[in-house]
Amino acid sequence: MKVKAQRVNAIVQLIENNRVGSQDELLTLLEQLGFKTTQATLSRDLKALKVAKQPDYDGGYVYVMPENQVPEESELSYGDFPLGGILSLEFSGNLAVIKTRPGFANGIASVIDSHGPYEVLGTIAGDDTILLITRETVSRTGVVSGLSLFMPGIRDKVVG
Amino acid sequence: MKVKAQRVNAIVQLIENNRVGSQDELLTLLEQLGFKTTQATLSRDLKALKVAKQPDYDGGYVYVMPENQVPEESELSYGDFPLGGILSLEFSGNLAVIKTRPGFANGIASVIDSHGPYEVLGTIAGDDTILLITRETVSRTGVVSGLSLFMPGIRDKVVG
DNA sequence: ACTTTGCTTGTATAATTATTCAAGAAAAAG
DNA sequence: CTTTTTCTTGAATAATTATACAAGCAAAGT
Repeated sequence: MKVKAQRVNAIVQLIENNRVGSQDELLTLLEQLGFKTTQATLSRDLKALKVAKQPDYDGGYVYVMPENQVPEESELSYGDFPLGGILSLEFSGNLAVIKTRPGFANGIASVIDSHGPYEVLGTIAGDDTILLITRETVSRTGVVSGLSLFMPGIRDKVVG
Repeated sequence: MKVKAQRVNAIVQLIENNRVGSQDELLTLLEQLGFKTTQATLSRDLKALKVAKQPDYDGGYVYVMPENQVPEESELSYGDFPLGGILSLEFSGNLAVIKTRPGFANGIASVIDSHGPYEVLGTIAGDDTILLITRETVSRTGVVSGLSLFMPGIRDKVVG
């Protein structure tokens, strides 16, 4: 019976590509792909896959694959944009701290400055840290969206 | 109320050092440390801390801290810590400013970075000033406590 | 003083997730 | 082929976790 294998495969894809926040949500997504099952089975599948449920930065929850728990070095892309230099993005109040690889902070900060996204008032860069002052009226998801316009993949760097 | 800050600190320690598998379990551990609270509060604390619940190898579940930790060179001994370079530590909102003697800022900031205390999101250093961005959920005394773990005497530098 | 505002918390409950139980299906053994 | 064992699953339920609500409290303003 390879139904299970296919379903498990689909679950992995769905969790990696969408922001799945509950098992019922996952259940619906699977139905749209033609898998019909129950929440009980999903609970078992998720346990077998070691998928963790983590609080999201926007106030909800997300299921995350175990290897996504640790920022993956393998996906460093030094192509268009030196996103590989970015290790994490974390918020505190109306500030955001971007951790970079040593020496990257100034370069990345100047890229942000040159694009001047509305949500960002300004940046200050050290050697491996960028401090980002956000506009008072914008949300955190708004800031991330603004950055992602020219920093594709930045969402994956958001911590917590 | 610094009860919350202390409790949150304790939660972090407990989760990092023990194999906590449920909120009730955590509740018991906290009671043994003298904290009396309820499951509801723990749920909120864990959400704020972005602690994830992950299936464990042994068939159970564990709570895990978000993995934004720096590799552990934290065992380095800074026995002769250049505390003399520090002139003052002062808070403003969720920021702290450390004034140092000229030229000391970068060195001291990198020491803080290498220890990566939980309470501190990141630092940016100039020549004689370090800006320290603190985590939203921690108190000022919590920050000072976190720093004093490897910067004995820092308390004496706190202004106000 | 008195409000007001915002934060923290507990109770009770809702929502979600895990597991028990039984049953059906496939593989393995006889 | 028949029996036995192992897997997988759904339904029901247990267990766990999240949240609505209200109360308590402190800081800040009037």
